[in-house]
Amino acid sequence: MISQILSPVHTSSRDDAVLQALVGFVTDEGLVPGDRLPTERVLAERLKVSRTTVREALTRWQELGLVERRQGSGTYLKAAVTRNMLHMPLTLASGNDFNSLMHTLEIRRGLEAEAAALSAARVSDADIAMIEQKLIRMEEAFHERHGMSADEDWDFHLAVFRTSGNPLFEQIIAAMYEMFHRFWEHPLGVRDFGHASFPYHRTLFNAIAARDPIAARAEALKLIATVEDDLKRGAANLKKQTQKNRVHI
Amino acid sequence: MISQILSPVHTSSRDDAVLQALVGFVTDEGLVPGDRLPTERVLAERLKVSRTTVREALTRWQELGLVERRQGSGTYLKAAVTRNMLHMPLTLASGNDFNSLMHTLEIRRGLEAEAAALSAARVSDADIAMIEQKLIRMEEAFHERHGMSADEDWDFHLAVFRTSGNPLFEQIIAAMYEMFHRFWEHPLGVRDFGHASFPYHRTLFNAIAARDPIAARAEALKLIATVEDDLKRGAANLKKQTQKNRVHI
DNA sequence: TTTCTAAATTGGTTGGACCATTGTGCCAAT
DNA sequence: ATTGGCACAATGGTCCAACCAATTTAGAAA
Repeated sequence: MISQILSPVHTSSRDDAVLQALVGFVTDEGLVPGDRLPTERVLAERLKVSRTTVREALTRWQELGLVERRQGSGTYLKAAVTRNMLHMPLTLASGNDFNSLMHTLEIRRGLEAEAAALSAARVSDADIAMIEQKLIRMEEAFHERHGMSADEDWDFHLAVFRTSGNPLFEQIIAAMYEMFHRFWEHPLGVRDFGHASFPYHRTLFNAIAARDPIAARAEALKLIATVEDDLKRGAANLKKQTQKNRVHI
Repeated sequence: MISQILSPVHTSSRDDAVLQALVGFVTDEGLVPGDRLPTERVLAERLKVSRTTVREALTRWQELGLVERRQGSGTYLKAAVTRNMLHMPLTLASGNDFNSLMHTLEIRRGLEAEAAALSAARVSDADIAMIEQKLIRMEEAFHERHGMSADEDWDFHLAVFRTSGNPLFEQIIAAMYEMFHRFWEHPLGVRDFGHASFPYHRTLFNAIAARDPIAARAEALKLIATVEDDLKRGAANLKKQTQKNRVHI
């Protein structure tokens, strides 16, 4: 079961070395998410370090969501593990207040504009057809439901990111998007949130289809600006309500 | 020194409870980034848990970048800690090839431009003085060593990000920066990497000090452009060397 | 006052023990 | 033969008591 791959660690920062050895083990053994890792006690023995050190290393992986521990059962791989992984822990103060949501939008403004410009510079004809298909589905959903549909909207944006040729955009913006939407059924009480952004989806597509990076960046910025306006409107509403209810405090 | 705020934990998942108690301690005590936390041994005694459990909890905070441990010295707060923090650790697969480094620069281009613009719109007079101090130290290091000094350079950029009013910039760009520097002693064999970016640090500062967001964005873009040029130059060098050495393969 | 050195402090690691939860397989009852 | 329950083994979680290694501090020496 345990091959000879696990060799004693030697260098500094024991638990770093343990993680490095674990990466080697996981990749060489071809483990995939869901598979079980060796026991803590086994790892400790194989790596010639104490169980405490192994536990510290696994705790770090657990915090990064790479691994899940179940008492009495074992430790299970939760995500793909490769060498040269880059860890980027994002911490936001209290995800649902106005400032935090605004912060995610500021990140999106910088990244979506850049992604749109890169996409316009790099799309293939097939990419353009694919993006237009997503756009049409979004527009259909909009007219059926008389409002923005989060899923179709996200599919469209995702298509743009993926044609940017840089996978980092998708992963980072996806995290921002999730933070933003985790708390938005009706974020800050604003109904038909994102309604104003609708027309800019087509203008953005047109700029990309025309392979015009400058125009694409401009349209992406306009789109984000409408979302920011919605958010500010929501914050104003919230403030008004708070003032109205102040007597209860 | 240690007030009565730390009370014994009781409920399930000990280290979760420890972290919760620590949040209370940090907020009640008004600790800010840079401040030192109580000793592990003290925390263990106050919280009525073993030092092992305290260490496991601190390890998790460390992995999230909230805390930094220095052997022989202590554990220091590295970021603002509040109740209701939202953590979203991202792990990205990355390589040390030309494309991966270029990808990090594309992210930095979008974010550094945005951060510079926001900083120019929001800096206080004290912030400006602080940034200028970092700039001067960087320039001194440059002239002493006849080349860019990574640490002082990073300090300057960090100061800009922190005055943007959005902590996410620092968190994301720090990850990009780490990935970029993980492989760059002399990245791709290019000596005096970043040399060309030197003058744009002062022009960027001037734009921020003038509170001119548009100019700040432009200068930040110029700065990144020089780094991209260096990287492309390095890739060309590498290709040439590979061709020259092809006979050995 | 400055500089060097020894001791105290603090995080890092170890080994061993025990607890709590889960999984497994045997055995008995049906 | 099937099912249900139970005892036991395996595994992660916690604790303790040391000792190691890096750092800081305080005091001695110059």
